[in-house]
Amino acid sequence: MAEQQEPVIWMRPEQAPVGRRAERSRAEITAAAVELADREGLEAVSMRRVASILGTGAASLYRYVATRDELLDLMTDSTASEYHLPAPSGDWQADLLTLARQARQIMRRHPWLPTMVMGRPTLGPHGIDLLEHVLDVLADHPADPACKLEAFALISGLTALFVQNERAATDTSATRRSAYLRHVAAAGSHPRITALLAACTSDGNPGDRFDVVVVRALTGVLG
Amino acid sequence: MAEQQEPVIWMRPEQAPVGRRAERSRAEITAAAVELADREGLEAVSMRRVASILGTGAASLYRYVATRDELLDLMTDSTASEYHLPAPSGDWQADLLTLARQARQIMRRHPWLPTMVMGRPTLGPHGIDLLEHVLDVLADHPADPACKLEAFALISGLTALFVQNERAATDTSATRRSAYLRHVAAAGSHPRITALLAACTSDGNPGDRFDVVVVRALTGVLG
DNA sequence: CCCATTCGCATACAGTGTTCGCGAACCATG
DNA sequence: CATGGTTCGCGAACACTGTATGCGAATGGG
Repeated sequence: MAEQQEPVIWMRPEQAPVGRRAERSRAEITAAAVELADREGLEAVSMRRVASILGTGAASLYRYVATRDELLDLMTDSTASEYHLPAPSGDWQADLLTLARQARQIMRRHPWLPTMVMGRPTLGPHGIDLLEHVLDVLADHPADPACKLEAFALISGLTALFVQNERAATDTSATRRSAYLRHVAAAGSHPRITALLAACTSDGNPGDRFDVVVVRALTGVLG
Repeated sequence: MAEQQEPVIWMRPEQAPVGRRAERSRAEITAAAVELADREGLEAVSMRRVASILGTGAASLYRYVATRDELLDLMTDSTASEYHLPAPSGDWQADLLTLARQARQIMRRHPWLPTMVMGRPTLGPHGIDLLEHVLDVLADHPADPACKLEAFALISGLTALFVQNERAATDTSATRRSAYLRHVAAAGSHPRITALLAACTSDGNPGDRFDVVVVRALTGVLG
């Protein structure tokens, strides 16, 4: 009778207590999907392709996952297990910066992660562990709980922004973008842009602003 | 013979100099797509639906746009025309904060914009005007040109993060999220989260941290 | 007037997420 | 050991999607 499936996948049991046993596990499916996304990008992760990698039929995946988006959630949360979470040192700024640096590394490993983190933020078991760690680091900090949550979201979000930005600069899209910028500069109606393009070609690139921006943004939310 | 279409839509002429005249304009198509996205979300913007709104066939849209993603680019850039760009006041922090506040308002008007800005940053004619204005505000600022570009990207990106966050808090997804959080808290293995949930229900929500975070992040990139 | 060129669009193709239904596998119970 | 109730695997189908192709209609310069 009463169906009422649990709305979040993490609250549903992975295996039913009775009936035929599942031949695969969520972790197995997630790993295949992550590997595929790492290799060919997020839009290559279709139910049929993931299924064929696992050697099963596409419809079988729906025994493990209610929808494709849930599979993506599994992928996102699985990357949160790649963090190394040392005990708090007492300097919360340093500890959170360490976390942000790790996030940057992880997102570089998984090019699809920034899109995921920004467009579909998810808290699974591993994300929960990460949140617990952040709260532990901020245990003695006298800020509203809501602000601490905001800080938690800001670390991954801001890092995702940075990684995406530095990837867009090395992309093939950068060529098109700069081509249009040069076109605009040549038109002459935007003097500041013209000047900026002239200055950019001569200068070397400046240092990495990641650490500074992250720390300052964090001190912004945490007061 | 030599085809070699311009890679960026903004560099292609909207109307061919010879031959039959187009019955619609890019602006007309863009407006229809934006209105549809405002009403039903980004994934409702399919070529067929936009075409049917305009009363044309789906394939006709490809005379105006090379691909769906280009249509999305048109939509994104069109929202950049909603900014009001007053002359620089001399206080660049105040001027950029004004811009960020406008971005926030615009992104609240168009719920699909944050996703777009973060996942597919685009610079069209209106975006160029915005960039020119930012560079004008920062004209006397002694920072690397690359840093100013980074600051420009940060304003929209960070604002998108904020808007998306505040929308996720009012969403139906918030119910599911907090349900899972309560589940974790009840399990007892994450004491910080348990404590945070207990504190959150009693407290009122704190003030809006948007202005502070934006300003501090900007001073982070601009030194 | 003619003709090169562009526009509108019906049709088709490959691919997508998801649902349905059925046979096979499993475990607890009789 | 047999019998149910339950779950699993999955072939087939449905409603979509973005996009390519080809052809008739419109257009304006020579």
